[in-house]
Amino acid sequence: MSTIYDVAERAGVSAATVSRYMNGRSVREDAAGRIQAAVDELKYSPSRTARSLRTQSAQVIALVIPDIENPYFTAIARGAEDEAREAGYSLVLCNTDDDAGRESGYVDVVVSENMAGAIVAPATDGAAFSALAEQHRPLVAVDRRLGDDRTDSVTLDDTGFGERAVRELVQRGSRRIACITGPDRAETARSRAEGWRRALGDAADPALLRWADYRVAGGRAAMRDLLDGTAGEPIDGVVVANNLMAVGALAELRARGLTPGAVTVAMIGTLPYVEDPVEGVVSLPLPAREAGRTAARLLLSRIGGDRDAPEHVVLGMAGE
Amino acid sequence: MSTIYDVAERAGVSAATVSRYMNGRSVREDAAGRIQAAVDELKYSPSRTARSLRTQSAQVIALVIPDIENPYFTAIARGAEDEAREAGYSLVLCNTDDDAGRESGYVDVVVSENMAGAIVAPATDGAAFSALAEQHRPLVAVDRRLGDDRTDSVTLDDTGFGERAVRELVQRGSRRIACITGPDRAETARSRAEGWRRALGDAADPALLRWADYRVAGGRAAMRDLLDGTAGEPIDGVVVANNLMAVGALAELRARGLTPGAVTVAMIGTLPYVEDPVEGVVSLPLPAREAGRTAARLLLSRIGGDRDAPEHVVLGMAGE
DNA sequence: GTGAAAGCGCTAACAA
DNA sequence: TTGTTAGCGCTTTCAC
Repeated sequence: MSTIYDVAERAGVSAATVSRYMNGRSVREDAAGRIQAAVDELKYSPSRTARSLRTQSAQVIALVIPDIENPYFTAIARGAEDEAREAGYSLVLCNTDDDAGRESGYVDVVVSENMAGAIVAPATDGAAFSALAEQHRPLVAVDRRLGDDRTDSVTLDDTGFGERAVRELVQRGSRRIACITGPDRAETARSRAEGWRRALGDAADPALLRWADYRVAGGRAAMRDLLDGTAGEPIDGVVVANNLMAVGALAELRARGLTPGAVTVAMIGTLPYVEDPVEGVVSLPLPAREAGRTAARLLLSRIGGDRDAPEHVVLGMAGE
Repeated sequence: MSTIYDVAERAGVSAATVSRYMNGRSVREDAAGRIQAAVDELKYSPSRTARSLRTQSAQVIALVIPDIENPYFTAIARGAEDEAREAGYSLVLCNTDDDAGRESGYVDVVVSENMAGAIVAPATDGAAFSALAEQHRPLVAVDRRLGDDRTDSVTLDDTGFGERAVRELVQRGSRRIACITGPDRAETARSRAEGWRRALGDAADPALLRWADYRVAGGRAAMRDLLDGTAGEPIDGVVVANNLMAVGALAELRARGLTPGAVTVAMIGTLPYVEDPVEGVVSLPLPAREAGRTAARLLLSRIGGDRDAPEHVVLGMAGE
């Protein structure tokens, strides 16, 4: 690998001038030409490592998410990577499995790699990330907000999605509508359930609400429980708060041989890789890739020095 | 942030001794105690950036894949991340969309970030990666081999999976068995089709082979074509070479209202998030996470200085 | 607009 | 085993 000194020597200027040229500051025209020629001949590519050591900031951002195998987070990753790459940044993948210990492990890495910032979907309270705030390292929360309101966030209109799901069911003739949501420690789960409650008003029967775990098996168990009549009068519609639980809930319905639509399912999110409409299922697609993109854009603007007040972006349904 | 000098001063030793201690080399016991105390008090965490500049190698590896939104690659990513993290390495996500330009862009980043190595699923010929080999930077191919046989690789027994798929169909009574495989520029697609051909022997009718694109829409179009009788006598079984095309193929079967099993589908891979068996569908799960783990392990051993002959690991069905 | 020189935080060679 | 010293490749004052 050639260094900045090799280029400088070849172009007959000092390393400082090459550095200025590479960073887009003005340089005499003839010198610029010679430098560019030297860069081409030597295939010079500046050492990002040396630059980070000097500037105390790498062109790298961390993406800290609970589970890369969940297509919702994958879509966020995709959006964030697109935006980062376009800005010349790399994205480091940090999978936490909702484990607080892993979260703080990654925080250490962010600091010691001099990463420019992080996009995080905090596991529960996200306490680990306060360390980043202390270091004045830009941080954007995605999907869930941090307790701290001074951290920028990009979330979805969870309550709105919950309400919308109920309206779709009502429109399709459902009368007794249940709700399967995520763990109550997750803000998104609480808000989606709140949307269900709000849209139904007095008709919202607390006996029809199930707190599950955002996973396939949990969704299935909750559906089983609802169908087993522990909820009084049989249900004919259910709001399911995420994609994985919907897969589980539908599996349970199928396993019981219920005709599609006997219990209509309104799910927040989409069935992975199912592109055609499925009978008896209403999907409310989430703008996950857009959320990833937005979070990255916001983070990059903070990295660029934007000192405006904290922003809390809330994304609603696509196309609205 | 505190530096190695802060720790050294506090512990009453030189920076070199702290460095040695941090890297697990032997240090006098009393000094070790004082250093550890200083580390704790100052919350010292060594600068990975400075270390990489000095050693010319960062504890970072790149994962270059075509599409993070494909659950097959996601599972590879998951396996690789697990292994990397356990070894103290971070994983940078590089999404290429099968674009050679992006591939070489990432190669530049790998070099200029001083990354320790890369795991790549090359788009087509993977020519971009020869630059890494020249730099003596460890490289492991996953899913598909590089043209160059001197690059370590972790692939699947694609031919075996193709043969196995046919055997499963025959066992279930299929007689006229078609095959929908990926693009012919992909080695995996060719090998899986070869497995189909080999298992059927003389019964393999070339008119029943479709080269598609490994995507949902392509799988659906191929299935439509096969059903529309362009293939002579009607088929009653089909080998589908990956998960996404199987989703498309099944959608087409459903759309036509064919009873499940009229055409039995043997797919290589699994339907995303479908855990129960689906009537008329046989799945051959791929050890994708295992492939990611193995690739990372192999890469890390090369990074660690292993100079043995190139390894070409081929993974078969899980549990065999 | 340009060059000399210092320094980011670490590790490795060397001498003690 | 330990400390001294030099240097990884870059950016950034500060003089000119």
